[in-house]
Amino acid sequence: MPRPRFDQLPAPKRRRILDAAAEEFAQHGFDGASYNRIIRAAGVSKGAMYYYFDDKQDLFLTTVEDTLARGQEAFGSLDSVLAATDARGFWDAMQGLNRRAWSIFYDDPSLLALGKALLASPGLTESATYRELVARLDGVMRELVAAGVEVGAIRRDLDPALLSAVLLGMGEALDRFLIARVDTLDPAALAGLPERVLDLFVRAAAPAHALSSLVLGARDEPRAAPSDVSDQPLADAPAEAPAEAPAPEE
Amino acid sequence: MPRPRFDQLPAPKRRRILDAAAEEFAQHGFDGASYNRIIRAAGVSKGAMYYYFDDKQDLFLTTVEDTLARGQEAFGSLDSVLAATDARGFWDAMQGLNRRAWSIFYDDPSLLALGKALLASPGLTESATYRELVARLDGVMRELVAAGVEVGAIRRDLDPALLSAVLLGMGEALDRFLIARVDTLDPAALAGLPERVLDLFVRAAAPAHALSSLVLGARDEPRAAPSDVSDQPLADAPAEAPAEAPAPEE
DNA sequence: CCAGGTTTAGACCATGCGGTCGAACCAAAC
DNA sequence: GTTTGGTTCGACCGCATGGTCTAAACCTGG
Repeated sequence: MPRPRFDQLPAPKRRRILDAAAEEFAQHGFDGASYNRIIRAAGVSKGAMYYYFDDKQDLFLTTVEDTLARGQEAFGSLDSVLAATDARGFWDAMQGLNRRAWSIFYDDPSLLALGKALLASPGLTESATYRELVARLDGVMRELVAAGVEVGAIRRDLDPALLSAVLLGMGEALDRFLIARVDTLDPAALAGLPERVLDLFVRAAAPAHALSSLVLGARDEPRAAPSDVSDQPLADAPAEAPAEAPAPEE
Repeated sequence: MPRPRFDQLPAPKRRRILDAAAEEFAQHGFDGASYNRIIRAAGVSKGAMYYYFDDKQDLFLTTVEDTLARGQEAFGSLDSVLAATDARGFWDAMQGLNRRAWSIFYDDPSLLALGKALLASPGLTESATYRELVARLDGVMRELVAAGVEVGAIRRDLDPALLSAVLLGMGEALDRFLIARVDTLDPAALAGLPERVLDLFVRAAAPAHALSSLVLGARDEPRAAPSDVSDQPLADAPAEAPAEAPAPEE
């Protein structure tokens, strides 16, 4: 933890330091980040920094903690999801969370990058602060899953930890994908995206018997008409290849 | 690319160098890896190394290329999947691929780690070798997706690139999860795992109308009996918490 | 106005990095 | 026997790193 002196610093200076650190750590990860660069960017002397923080790790964890706290504040509570009484309501509420989360990450991508840096630094796992942070995130996830299970929105046939891991992985992949192409994607496609993204989560997480009632465009009749309204490709990809595979003959 | 002299080295020495490099790069990523450590581990002098390779990046790309080639050889062809004529057959064949891939990664985790190191090194994206490697992997993925779409095993309503990204993300998360717990998991649960894992891929990738016929245990009737045979938790997770949430009242 | 603790500054340290370079080695050619 | 040229070696270079330390600047109570 930071020396108590740091907390007594004038707020703007504290912010300058934490912001510089957040950017550096988010960009390069813990190992790759340069303490010297942070010091330069923050406009503080080395002596002062080592007067505030024990070492690089101390600064890093303080930065993560601060960023997380700010993100959490922006995020608000999970009540809407926890209050759901049926599967549909649960996923609708999750959609809301999803939107909120997305806009937060969009506003401040360093939050996500910092989280990744935290998880990717094996040397830090011993630190108490680290454990506490991870436990907090894990607790949130468990709470959500438990609530979903209770209302039949989430399958019980998978280890919740595995399910969490998979959902996080999907989310990360989606984030990467979208961040990489947010400027090149058709705005219209972008608008319909949250529904489709959530649909992916539902597909992975819902109980098998509830899939047909929760998944977009799923019918009880196994073979629907080949051209469905919702079967429009998302982006420009189909412009290349669709001619050669007109319709499955089966 | 490596100086041609490297290829003329006696095979065992070449192997020693590439193995040392693969381990170091897999463990620390490109930036984190130490050329000096590799040199020490390989038992070669620095001068010799710089006689074989232009620089660190040259060694890295050569290592990746070599490892990938060896992995590809072990992996074999995609014919079984490309030859499928219906959705079920496609996914059955994918199951086979999945098993093969898993056993390869299990035997030699450095392959996966090297791939990650490659993707995580933004500075290398300009290199021609890098582009070629990525293009090769991307081509394989496109081929598979195209085949799946043709037989109705893969949805068309999502940009294939996005779908690939999500599936890769899921796979990565699963790998991480399993690698982390492979020793603590119940062997019985482990045995049934490939089916469940593939089921996750099917859920994400199949067309909506085919879900009920492809997903494990999906019924057309939305509300099945609460205790289904396949509704057994996968691992030890329930041993901790089940007492406080005995049964959903629904 | 000064004493004495608190805070700041930045030169300095050891270490490790990727990369260079001139010398040594050695087998084949003359 | 000497020269040549491909190969190997490791000391060395400049640089950046995380971290230390001393001396000056600053502030505040007496």
